[in-house]
Amino acid sequence: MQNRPGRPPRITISDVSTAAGVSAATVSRVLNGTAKVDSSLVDRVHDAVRQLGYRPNAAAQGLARGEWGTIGVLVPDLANPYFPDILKAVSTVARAHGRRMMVMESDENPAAEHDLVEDLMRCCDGVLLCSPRMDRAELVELAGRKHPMVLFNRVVPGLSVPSISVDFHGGMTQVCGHVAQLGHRRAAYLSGPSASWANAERIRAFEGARAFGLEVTVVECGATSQAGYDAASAALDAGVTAILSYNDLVAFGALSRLQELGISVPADLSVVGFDDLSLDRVAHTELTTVSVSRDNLGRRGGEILEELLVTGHDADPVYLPMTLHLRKTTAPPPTI
Amino acid sequence: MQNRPGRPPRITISDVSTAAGVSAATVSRVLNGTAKVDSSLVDRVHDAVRQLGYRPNAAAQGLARGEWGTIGVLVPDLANPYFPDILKAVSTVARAHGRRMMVMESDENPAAEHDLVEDLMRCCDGVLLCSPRMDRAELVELAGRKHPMVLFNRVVPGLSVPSISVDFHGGMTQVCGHVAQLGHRRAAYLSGPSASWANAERIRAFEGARAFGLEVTVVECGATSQAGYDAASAALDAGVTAILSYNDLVAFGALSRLQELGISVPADLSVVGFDDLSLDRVAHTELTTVSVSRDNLGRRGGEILEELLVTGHDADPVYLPMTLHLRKTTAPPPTI
DNA sequence: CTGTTAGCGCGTTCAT
DNA sequence: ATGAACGCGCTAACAG
Repeated sequence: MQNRPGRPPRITISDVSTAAGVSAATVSRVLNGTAKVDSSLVDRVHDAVRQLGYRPNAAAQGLARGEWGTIGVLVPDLANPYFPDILKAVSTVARAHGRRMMVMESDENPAAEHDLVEDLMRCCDGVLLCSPRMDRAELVELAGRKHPMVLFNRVVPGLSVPSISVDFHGGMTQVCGHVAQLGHRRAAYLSGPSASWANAERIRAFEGARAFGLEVTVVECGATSQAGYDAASAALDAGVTAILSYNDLVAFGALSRLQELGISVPADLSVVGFDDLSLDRVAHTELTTVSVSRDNLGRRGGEILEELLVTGHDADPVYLPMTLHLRKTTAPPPTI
Repeated sequence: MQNRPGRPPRITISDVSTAAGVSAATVSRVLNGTAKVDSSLVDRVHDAVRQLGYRPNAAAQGLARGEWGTIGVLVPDLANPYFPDILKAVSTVARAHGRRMMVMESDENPAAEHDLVEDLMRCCDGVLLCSPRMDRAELVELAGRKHPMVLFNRVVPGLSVPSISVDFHGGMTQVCGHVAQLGHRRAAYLSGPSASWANAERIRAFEGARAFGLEVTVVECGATSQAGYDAASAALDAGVTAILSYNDLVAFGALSRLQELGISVPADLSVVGFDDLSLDRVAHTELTTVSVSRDNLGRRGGEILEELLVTGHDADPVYLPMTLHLRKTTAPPPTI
């Protein structure tokens, strides 16, 4: 942008126009294909562009066009293994539509989210809010700004904002059904981040699980394998025959602890994961879990946002069903 | 930006100025603290801002200031577990300096990198190139644009661009030393992405390893646990007593295969990882590996870029030493 | 088909 | 201390 000492002078569109002996408008037209231009001029422009190494200034373009060519993504934690696949998919979709991707993280601090989203709105055409932890009121307030926005893995009843979410409730219900069918009556749930809607949805499934004759005790845990490791014995204390987990990481952590305790899985105890983080090769343990393709999830999220940006039309809320993967960490409870 | 149908009218600085009964210049001064303003006017401005819900347009600010307030990061693969920690650290540093973070990925396609970097330069104050796969010539060409740029995990001899890299060569040398000292004479290396400088540096260490009396055979593999699993038997065919890996994922994948083959580690065979991806809790296997804090690495990378942006001064190249973690997958070779 | 003109929204002189 | 005027770099509407 403006010339700063020690940096090469910015080459602008007018530099190109004078070098090519045409008007700036013509340069713009050639570069954007906005209108037909005499081929001789086209060549001269291209030559000038090449020789000067001209690149249009994105801020100026944005200002003039009223579009930044950028989407913003907010995630609670960049280090959470759930999001890389999502970001990758969103990035791919964005790029396919000529858009860049700005990324921000709240570091699991709900209070930080509002300002971050506000900032994203100042510099992005649309915003994708992944698993936002902020409360409903804040979300409603942000939605009220009418800035293109898509909710990802967070459903807010009564808020008409395009959204895409995994059916966590249904997924956990499948898990409960599976475990109950095996004959388990009491299970523990290693709970994830307290502000997480996704976690709340999983927990909500336990009400319905009573109908299967399964009683689930919620144990505070977290989202990492270390948390799962640490919380495993507390879960055991609840006197259960099965452990359900917030995610696969937690489950593997718990498995690690159980092994140390000499408890054999699934003979003595059943363990179920969540999300299918594809760590089986690493853990060489085939974990029973439930999942949905994160690639597909991220891609569709990006597409919904893109559609919103282009047509201005809110796509219908998407609710993706999870698939149960029966593997080798669940079995009937030990017969006493 | 410009009003588009179906969206609320953009509130600009002049809306605020008329509402507050002051000039736009005053609003700007109040918001940026650029100059002293009468406190009564300050209040009126703040009130107007709040009531109108005014947010400065980032593109306009960028254009006027000659700064975007944004840094760009390019990574080869967003799904590679090495980068989340890096991105998180870089994002934190950027935010601490009031900058946003734009992220792009080349999807391990070296040919795509050049255009992506060019695009980043059009909209970012500075660029961080993580493990770029492009060839030296392209890198030199990009550096020639004098756009603030930092190289991360890629050293280009003769190119004076600020850089921060892990001493992969030294790390692998430590690995070789450790293995040789245990008495191993022949090892296999499960090789990573061919275009990766980081991989090349690891391989380069094998020349020096001959001095320890260790002969290392390079086996094509990849960067995932699946690749490690698949390549494990090929490594075995080389008739070795130890397997060295491109990263921990590969090592765990290989371990998984070895277990299937009934080969016990470290009694029959030693296995060494790389990077310490902290998967031990998941794999409940204490992998001998070598590493450097990715958090620190990312943070310093961000700081080097920040310093470059602020002072314009190239920081000296940083070369971070790796630390060897002796755990439980290495032991002397079996006595015949 | 092409050049001229007028903004896009903001920061920053320069006068006052 | 404050306002008016100009420019950042580019696109779009308007003439010709």
